[in-house]
Amino acid sequence: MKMSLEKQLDIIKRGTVEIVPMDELVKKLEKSIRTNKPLKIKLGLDPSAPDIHLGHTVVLQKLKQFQDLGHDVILIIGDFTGRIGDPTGKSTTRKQLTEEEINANAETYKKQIFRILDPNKTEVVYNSQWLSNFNFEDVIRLAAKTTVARILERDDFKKRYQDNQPIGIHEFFYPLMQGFDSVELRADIELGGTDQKFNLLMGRNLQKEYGQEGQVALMMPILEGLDGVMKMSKSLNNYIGVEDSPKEMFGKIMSIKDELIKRYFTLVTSLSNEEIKLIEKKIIEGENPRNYKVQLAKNIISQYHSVEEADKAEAEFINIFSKNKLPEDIVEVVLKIEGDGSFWVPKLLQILGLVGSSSDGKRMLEQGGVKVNGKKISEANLRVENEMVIQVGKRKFVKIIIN
RNA sequence: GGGGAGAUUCCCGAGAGGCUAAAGGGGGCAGACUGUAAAUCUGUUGUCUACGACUUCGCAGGUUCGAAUCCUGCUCUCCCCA
Repeated sequence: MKMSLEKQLDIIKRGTVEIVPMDELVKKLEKSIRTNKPLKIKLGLDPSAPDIHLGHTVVLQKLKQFQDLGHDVILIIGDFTGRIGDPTGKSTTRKQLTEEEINANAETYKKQIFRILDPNKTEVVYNSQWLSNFNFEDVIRLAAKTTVARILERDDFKKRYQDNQPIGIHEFFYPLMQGFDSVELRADIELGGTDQKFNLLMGRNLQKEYGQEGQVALMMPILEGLDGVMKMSKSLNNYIGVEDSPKEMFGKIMSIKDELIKRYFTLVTSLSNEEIKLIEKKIIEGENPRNYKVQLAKNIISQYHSVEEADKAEAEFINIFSKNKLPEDIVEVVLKIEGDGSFWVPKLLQILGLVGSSSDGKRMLEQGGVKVNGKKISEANLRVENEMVIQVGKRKFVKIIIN
């Protein structure tokens, strides 16, 4: 099932930001076809983020395409690097993880990744397998392969250096370690986000230093999170996790900015370029972008859950937000009653977990954000009844069950 | 080793003895509106047994009727020189 060079290139190029160097990719593919040997495609994973979100899937989808083309996919769990702290994309030093944390995260990772990749065609390795055997001399020799000036070319380091932010020496080793992974695996291609460019090229350089053919660096765009500005990440809480419930996914996708619709279709769905262009055209012509967000949401939910779940999530969303009805599965909280069952509302909201503090509850009440059985209330005291539904804002509900 | 600068609320960043729970922005939350949890506008954004009280400006002490603001020591960060 070897595809022609042109077809392979077509698939590989889709959605990428940059492939360096392009001509070497072509050569590698030609050779692969000629010798009938698959290419080794490498992706490094940072085990500090325990949950995969749509941002990660951009690269994973690409990996899947390589897999479908018959190439060998190797995932490297950066368990060793994770203990050092990856400075990528952050302007502060990341904390170092313990071995237990890393192992637990890695397991979660694998489980989630195989929602996209074929587990039978994926090799998973840990970079501690070779990096932990390094002695100090090895480290020095590796470090001697680059210079401080080169390392400081990296945007993130450059910026931190200019802003008088601390940079630990150990952080300099991150690109070196990641690069050495490529040497160890003799990778042909390494994938990564555009923020990984420096690291990917470091791998290429190191491979050459060690007398190997340099890998090709393939960069995918970084997906913006729900706010449309910052990159999607768990720590910024602007992410859509692949393990989010259908309901959550639907809501979150409906809340992305209109301008992001095209980008999401391109990067996290498998719609063809033509279909996406059509959507873009329709929106410009005045069709309600909302409709396409619905389509996007259903597409994504179908991918990670099922078509039925997607329909259900849509129906529920319409019920709650368009028709102001209550969701089907409201959390029930059992409440003990003393006296006549009268509560000071701010405190009640806090007990029910609807707000973080009673002060917060007081604010909600004052701002008209509290509803009881669908009706807005403003009184500070409330006598609770069995099966009473308390709502704060548009999406937080609790049903009270009296014990 | 020497010399400078700095640490403020979720984040950035003002404040330089009482008017400071601390400007402004970001983010968050709520309300209005709508096409949706978009955009826009408005409000709000330490806690509590709540018109009052308590805790918060790196940490620990001190001066003062009164300290984020002044003093002492400590921790951490950055820059320059060696």
